Amino acid sequence: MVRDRRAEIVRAALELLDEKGLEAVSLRAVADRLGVRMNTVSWHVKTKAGLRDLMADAILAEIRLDDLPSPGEEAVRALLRRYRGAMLAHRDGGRVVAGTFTAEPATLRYADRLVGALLEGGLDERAAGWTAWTLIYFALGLVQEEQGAEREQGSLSDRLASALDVRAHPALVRVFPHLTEGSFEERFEYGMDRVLSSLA
Amino acid sequence: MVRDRRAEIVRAALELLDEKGLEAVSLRAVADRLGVRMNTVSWHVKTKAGLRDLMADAILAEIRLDDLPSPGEEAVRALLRRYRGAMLAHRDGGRVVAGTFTAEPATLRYADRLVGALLEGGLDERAAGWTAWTLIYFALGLVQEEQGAEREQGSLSDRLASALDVRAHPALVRVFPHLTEGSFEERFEYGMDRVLSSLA
DNA sequence: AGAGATAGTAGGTCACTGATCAAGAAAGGT
DNA sequence: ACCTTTCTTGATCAGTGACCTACTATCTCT
Repeated sequence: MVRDRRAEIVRAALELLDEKGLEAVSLRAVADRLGVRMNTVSWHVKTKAGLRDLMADAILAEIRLDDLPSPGEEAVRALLRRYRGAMLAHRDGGRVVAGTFTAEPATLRYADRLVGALLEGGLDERAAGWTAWTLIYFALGLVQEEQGAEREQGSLSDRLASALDVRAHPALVRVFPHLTEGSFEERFEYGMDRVLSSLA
Repeated sequence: MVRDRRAEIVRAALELLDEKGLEAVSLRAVADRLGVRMNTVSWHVKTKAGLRDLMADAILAEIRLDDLPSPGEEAVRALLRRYRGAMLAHRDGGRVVAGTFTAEPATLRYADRLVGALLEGGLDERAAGWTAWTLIYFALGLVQEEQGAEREQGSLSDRLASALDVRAHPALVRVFPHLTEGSFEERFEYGMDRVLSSLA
């Protein structure tokens, strides 16, 4: 069974990801974890980029698409929260999903639901499509910042704190206190509001 | 002069980037271009990630910060257009800038102006900070999609076209015609509108 | 002027990466 | 039983970034 083996490889890759981070996910490391040679992994996923696509799709496949609230806009919000949650559930999940928008099944299924909810909210096709990707890019960026803050020393706010100069960056200094690490969820809701507020 | 040499290295790296893309920018390749050994490059930029940070900062340093329109919101729009333009001016510019939000001078200077324009537009500190990064993440994502479409075969819409199924993805199929490659600038303006429309 | 610290460059090595070619083993269909 | 397709392995390749060491300028201080 091709698909079984491939799924097994992706699962092993995700375990590795959660344990040691994205840099530790090499074809050899995945092979070792399965007690197999690298070429076997290579054969199934064809290329390293292919493995990353499959990993991203697997992460998105964990998103539940049922039990969505009924008004279109609320469904959109719920879908985006689950999107963020799925990425946060895996170490470096944001980086894995970002950049690799792939035509894999789970990715397409999710995107279809998101766009569908926007259409249901009364947007026309063009607005629904463009809004969907606006929201997705925002979510991807914010999650990556959040996970970048966790990983290694020196979160965004840490680095800012030591480099900011009141004379050179007066505005940044004023805003800085609101970019703390604890406010990601609030910022996420805020961003969604900004994009969606002019919907109906 | 340490800074001169370092700047020279970054300049060479950017030339390499424009000619052959991000993957071709290795410490060795940069060294070769300067007729020097890799260790020399390593010594100046300390690490590969350090070089990428400097490259990102150099790209952002090309953004002009003067001649901004006067009402706060229009200044924000202009700044974002220039942000996008600076990244588009370099092959894989989006990928270089993304992920590496660094505390380098040009990055900080730009962020300060953007936040400043939002404050000037009447937002309080919290809203200005959160809105600024909402806009930045959106711009980063869209530029990366645009440049990903250029690079290699298989743009987002191409891959979508071959994988979409009308029964499985009815909403995506409806929206698909509006995700063509020619509409990035429009989509960019649209996204900005969505975020900024509820400003004043 | 001389001694010594520091900045800069180079040599050489290291472990590791992903890709590739060729050759087997296993499984299935006819 | 044979042959084709699927799967696995061996071996090799060019390339990567990090590191330690050593050499050479250049500048500083007395």
